Amino acid sequence: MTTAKRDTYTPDTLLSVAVRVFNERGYDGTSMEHLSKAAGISKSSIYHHVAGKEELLRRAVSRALDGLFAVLDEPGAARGRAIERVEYVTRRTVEVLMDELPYVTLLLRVRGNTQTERWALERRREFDHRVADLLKAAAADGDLRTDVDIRVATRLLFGMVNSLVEWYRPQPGGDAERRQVVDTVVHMAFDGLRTSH
Amino acid sequence: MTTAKRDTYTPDTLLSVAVRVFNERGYDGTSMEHLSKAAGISKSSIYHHVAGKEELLRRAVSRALDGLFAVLDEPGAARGRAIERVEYVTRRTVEVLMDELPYVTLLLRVRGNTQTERWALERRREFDHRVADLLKAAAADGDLRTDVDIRVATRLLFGMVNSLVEWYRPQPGGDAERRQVVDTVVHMAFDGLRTSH
DNA sequence: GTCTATATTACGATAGAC
DNA sequence: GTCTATCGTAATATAGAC
Repeated sequence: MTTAKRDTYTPDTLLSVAVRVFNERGYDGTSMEHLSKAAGISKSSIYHHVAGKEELLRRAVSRALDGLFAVLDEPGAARGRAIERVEYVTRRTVEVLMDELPYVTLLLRVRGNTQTERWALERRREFDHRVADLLKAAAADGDLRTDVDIRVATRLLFGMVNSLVEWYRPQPGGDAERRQVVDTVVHMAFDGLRTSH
Repeated sequence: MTTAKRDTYTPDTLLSVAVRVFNERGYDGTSMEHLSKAAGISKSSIYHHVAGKEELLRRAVSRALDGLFAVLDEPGAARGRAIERVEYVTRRTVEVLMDELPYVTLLLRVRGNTQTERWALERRREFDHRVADLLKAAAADGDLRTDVDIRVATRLLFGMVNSLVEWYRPQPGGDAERRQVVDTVVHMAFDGLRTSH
């Protein structure tokens, strides 16, 4: 269709290389020299494709945020009982994390040192807030335990889901493993680790 | 007893300032200039107290690791049924996270760019491995659900616990809140979010 | 589109005075 | 114990040739 060969870089193909290095070394720990070595072109060539290091970060976290917010607009997030919507969003968020793993990983590690980073943090808070509202609705329906603080539980649910970026690595043809990880997250979050009694 | 006044710095008091800045800006995003501004002394004065930036990191992650490993040597981690030992270690780990919050926060964000960081990552893996063994024993006792992968569950348990550093902030005199957070973590991990059925 | 060469600034660390 | 001044290096980014 467009370009099948990959002899030269586009902003997007360069981005995939940069994000990998950012995740290995941290954004601040990555120099343009590191990127140029990883991409196999000179530092100045990188500036032909993108305006600089921060644009690479902006493109990466935008992609991650777009994927996450799209989940909230899916029918499953808007229909049915609140507890079912929470479960749906949890499941789909895990899937987006897996599909866009390096981009979401970078998003979750942003500190707030630059304008781009602060914007990313703000949008993340917005996403978190919308999921927290869903959990509140489920609690109001009486579908969540009453002996846990709902704000704390929301944080822990996010913490558990987001921790995937620290250890999940997609396997070629590992569709079964992938499904199992999604199931385990949802199961553990809503039913716990302990044997049912 | 020793020094009640705090007009001059010791390595430890300087460390507490440095760790705060490291956690705000990230270790790589923090310059000696940032540290000197935050401490209210010049860059060169910092070198009177510590050998350099990396020594501050080493002292900080050492403190965090010492606290975490000490939990594994407590009687509650060695006695009783495996599921009870897992629950005990989970509870105590959360408490150490809270007690040594800035130090553990820094530990959990280490990337591996320097020798010190790689050493910290290795010791973290060692701690994770020892808790994973406890979970395996609990599974062998039949005290964990059989429909979740035990390796995945271990990772998720860690992810949930470690996520505390991203949002928990100790309140002055907030002992009740603190206890509640510990309880919620243990409750959610082992019994889940959903209303008991 | 990629390169070499370089401008400019920021960084970690040291020297030496007080 | 703290300071000012500075060294050497590495950082982001640009200029201009091919």
